[in-house]
Amino acid sequence: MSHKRRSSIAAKRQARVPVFAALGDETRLSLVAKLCGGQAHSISQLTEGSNLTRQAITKHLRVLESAGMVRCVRTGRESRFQFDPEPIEGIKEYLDFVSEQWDQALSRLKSFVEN
Amino acid sequence: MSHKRRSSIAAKRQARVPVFAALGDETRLSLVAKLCGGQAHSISQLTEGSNLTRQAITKHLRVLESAGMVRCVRTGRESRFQFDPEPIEGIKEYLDFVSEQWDQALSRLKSFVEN
DNA sequence: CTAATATGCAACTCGGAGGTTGCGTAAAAT
DNA sequence: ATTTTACGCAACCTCCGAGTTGCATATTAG
Repeated sequence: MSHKRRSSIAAKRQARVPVFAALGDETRLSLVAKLCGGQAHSISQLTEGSNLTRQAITKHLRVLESAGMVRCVRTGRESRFQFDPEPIEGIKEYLDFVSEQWDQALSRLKSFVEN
Repeated sequence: MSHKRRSSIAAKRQARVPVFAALGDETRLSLVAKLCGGQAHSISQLTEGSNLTRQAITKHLRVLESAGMVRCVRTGRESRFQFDPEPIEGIKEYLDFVSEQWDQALSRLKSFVEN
């Protein structure tokens, strides 16, 4: 049982890796910052202001899409990307787990010193 | 003022990038999982169980150290690494900002639909 | 003192990430 | 109908990240 829970946590951890990796890039992080405002944007709109090529932005968007953080809907001649909050909620959950582990460790240390 | 706040957010975002990048790797994520338990570990201890070389683990630890997520204290012939929660708190703050933006967008959409 | 342990440093390989350019195509504008 | 706009696809380049190996050094054990 304990073993089963351990591997489940490991599996969850593995699932978080692409999300963290997707956020580990300045360009993609700013794309997320724009898209989380709620409005969907086309590739051209997202390229505007960035000193990168449209193709570069497209690749970054595909990375975000693979991580599930963004969805693409093609309408007419333009494909608009919209934010999806689920993966970020997932990694927040994981980070809370890490923080909790750390806090419990501090508590154990404190009670050890006091006794 | 609004411009000042914008650039401040951009600066904060840039500071978070190395932390996200550090977490965007399965090996490093499992190292964090071990170290956040509170106990400091030597490089050999952290290598044990991993099918990687000690040097590989060392490099990963240096990446985590550069991101400020871990600190190295050399004692005798071994260098022990201990967890530092500050950067993770930082990115949690950033992710909360993103979620808040998204929630506000949903609220605006909802009130728009209702009226 | 000698052997074993724990680590650091440097060179090297290899694959993939980030980025560009060129070209082809569908859709919208004029 | 023609031009412009918004894309997608593919080839290519460059550089860095991940990992290994080999060797040198300091510390601890016997």
